[in-house]
Amino acid sequence: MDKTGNEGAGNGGAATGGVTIGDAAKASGVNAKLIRYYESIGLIPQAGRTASGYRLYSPAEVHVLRFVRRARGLWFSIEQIQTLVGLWRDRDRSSAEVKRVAQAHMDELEAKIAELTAMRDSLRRLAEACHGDDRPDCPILHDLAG
Amino acid sequence: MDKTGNEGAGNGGAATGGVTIGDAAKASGVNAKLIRYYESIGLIPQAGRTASGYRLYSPAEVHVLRFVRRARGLWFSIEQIQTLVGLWRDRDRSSAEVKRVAQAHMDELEAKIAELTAMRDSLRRLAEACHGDDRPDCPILHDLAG
DNA sequence: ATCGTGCTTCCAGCGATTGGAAGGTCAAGG
DNA sequence: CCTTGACCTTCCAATCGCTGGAAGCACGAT
Repeated sequence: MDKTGNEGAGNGGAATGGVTIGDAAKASGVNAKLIRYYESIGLIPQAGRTASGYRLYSPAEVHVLRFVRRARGLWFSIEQIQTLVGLWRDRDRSSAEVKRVAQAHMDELEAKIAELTAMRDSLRRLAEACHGDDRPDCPILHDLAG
Repeated sequence: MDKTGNEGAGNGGAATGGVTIGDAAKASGVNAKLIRYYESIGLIPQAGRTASGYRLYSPAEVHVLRFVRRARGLWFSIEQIQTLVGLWRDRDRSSAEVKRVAQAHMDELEAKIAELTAMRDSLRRLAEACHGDDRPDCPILHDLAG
């Protein structure tokens, strides 16, 4: 409870060049369990280990985690993030490729927005027609029943 | 291949008052596998059976399936549909209850639309700033990297 | 009798997490 | 030294709404 914040249960941090998963989680905003999951599916490379098996994360690796978290926040799929991380790592790659991934994702978002909006609109029309009182008849059900 | 369309592999249909699951699927638009799944989770009641164990569906039951399908098409959750089906069956229930479910669902849709729109907008801003050519620097990656 | 289709059950997986159990490890306090 | 408690490890299961496959009956037609 009285942790000072920068070094958890680990082996000392800077000397071996990494923090434990808990600290990496705090620093990146990605849950420790999720970090292990990301490693298991190959989104991030396998972390180094201490002699006793604890995972260790360098500042660069924490940075990648933060990157992943932001991309997830923008609803990129894991697959898309995998591509983006690759592009990010490889600074020599062209920005055209990045833009293409972003554009594809935007198209997906756009489609989903349109779909949801259509749903909301038809539902709104039905709800407006539904008097919403004690009477049992309701156009919402009527419409769903076809 | 030369099926006439109204009676499949079943036992004759109208005599026992029901069609088999395949025909119910065709008539309702709900996949046979999905119908069984819906039964297994209790969304629809257990279907009657022939002597040999085939499920049989009355027109009314097919109607329920169609109802479910439409509601799913509006992205209602299974739980919400369960409520709606109950309300639909029970004609004496007030329309206020239906309207409440619909409103709750619309609120969910609205929230998701807002979220997706925000994502799309920030992504669009980034993409516009990305020159998208051979040069490696790209504000999209820059922003994700934080 | 045999073919082809449809039906049955069960089991497993998708994507992206989240949760828990069972056990090892660490630093600190008594 | 030994306990405490926070942390770490792995593995397995659940979520939600399906979808797929495998193995085995049932049916109608040839």
